[in-house]
Amino acid sequence: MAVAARRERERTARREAILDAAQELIAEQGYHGTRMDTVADAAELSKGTLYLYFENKDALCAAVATRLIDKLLPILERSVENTPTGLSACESLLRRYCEFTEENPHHFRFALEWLGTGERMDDSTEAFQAYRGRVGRMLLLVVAALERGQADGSVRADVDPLHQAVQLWTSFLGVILVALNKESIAQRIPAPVDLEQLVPLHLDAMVRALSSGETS
Amino acid sequence: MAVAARRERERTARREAILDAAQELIAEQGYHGTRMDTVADAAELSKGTLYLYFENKDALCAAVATRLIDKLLPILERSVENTPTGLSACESLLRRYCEFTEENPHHFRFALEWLGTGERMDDSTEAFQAYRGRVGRMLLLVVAALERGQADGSVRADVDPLHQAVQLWTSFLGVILVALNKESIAQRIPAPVDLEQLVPLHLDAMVRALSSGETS
DNA sequence: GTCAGTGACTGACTACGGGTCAGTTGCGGG
DNA sequence: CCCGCAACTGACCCGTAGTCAGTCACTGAC
Repeated sequence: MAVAARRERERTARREAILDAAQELIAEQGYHGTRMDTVADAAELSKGTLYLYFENKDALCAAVATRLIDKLLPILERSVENTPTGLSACESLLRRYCEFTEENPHHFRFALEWLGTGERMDDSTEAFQAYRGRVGRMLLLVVAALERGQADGSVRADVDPLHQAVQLWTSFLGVILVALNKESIAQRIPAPVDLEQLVPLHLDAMVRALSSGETS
Repeated sequence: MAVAARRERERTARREAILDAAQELIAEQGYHGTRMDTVADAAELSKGTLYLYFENKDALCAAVATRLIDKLLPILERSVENTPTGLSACESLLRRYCEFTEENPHHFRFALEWLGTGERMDDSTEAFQAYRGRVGRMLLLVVAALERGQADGSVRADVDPLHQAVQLWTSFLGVILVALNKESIAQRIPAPVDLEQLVPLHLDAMVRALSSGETS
């Protein structure tokens, strides 16, 4: 049946169209600012139809996030090529990740919300399984960089690569969060702070903490 | 007018009673799980009355958070006394803060939500002004510890205390967030991770990054 | 003693947004 | 030509934050 194949194609095309509409709206108005009615309008569908393609709003957003990470992963993979040491590879990964979050702040906020409030987000859906897998792959890139660093002597030998990778990753979460809201947060601090420096400062601190001290 | 004075006392007492009810419910069910109707029930008032004492739900929660921080601040201040060096004072502050968030996880989640999503939380209320002030005071404790560390030689001389304090503080946000959700997050990582280690690991990394290298 | 004024309080109501489902449409195969 | 099926629709439901016209109890002036 050629019909079934065409139907299948049309179905995935429609799914992509919904994701396009949702992605644009989320980029403009954020996760919470985005209404399912608005997504439906933008995709020229009725709200009910959205729920034929995605279990709920969270699943739709997870699918958007997954698509975005799929663009990021090859960038990260490429960024570790041609790095002189494992430590610099690690630094490069984290720097690229920060750049990505600056370009896609709402995606990052979504990820954070998922982490922070597992209770109230329904992450049992298939869309979230896919998302988790991507996050795991990003983490493993950092683990690999740390292992390489230990092999070439640029990273302290006494750290456990996996646990240190988790520490690295999570420590960036808060830093990025604040950097994304620098305008409003700067006003809330009782002293003049240049939050533009925050990410580089943290990156520097982490490199110091990981470095074996040897100049390769 | 003695009447006015009594009215004033009764008003603040009622306000405290509402805060007591809200605090308990938030501790049990979290910020989002807590309903204004439920708070009203627990305080033996009608919902409308809550809005005579607090502008909105966010303001009520900010007031709860402020009361909690007011308990934390003296603990932090005491914790730096009798520390041998500025660096260890700094470490002590951060450790106490982590302990506090473990005892009051929902308070921390609320703070994070406020930071992360300034847009959708109404933080123009008086309750938030007070909250901001407290957060600022906590930050200044870290700044002071870093300055002390530079004076006694335990902290690198080339860091700017204020900016480094912000970096320290924010780097802990993500780490604590993940540590608070360790059970559910551990399952999402494609490798066996002991998230119990996360906070100590991060603390260790930060101390390494700040240390002047001198053993005092 | 009475009664108008005042502040505290009430709860039915609105607004809004996520999610549902009975019904419609239109294509394809028999 | 018509049946079946999949895609789609939009009116509807429900939970929850926030509102407001009305009630009640106390106070202090006369």
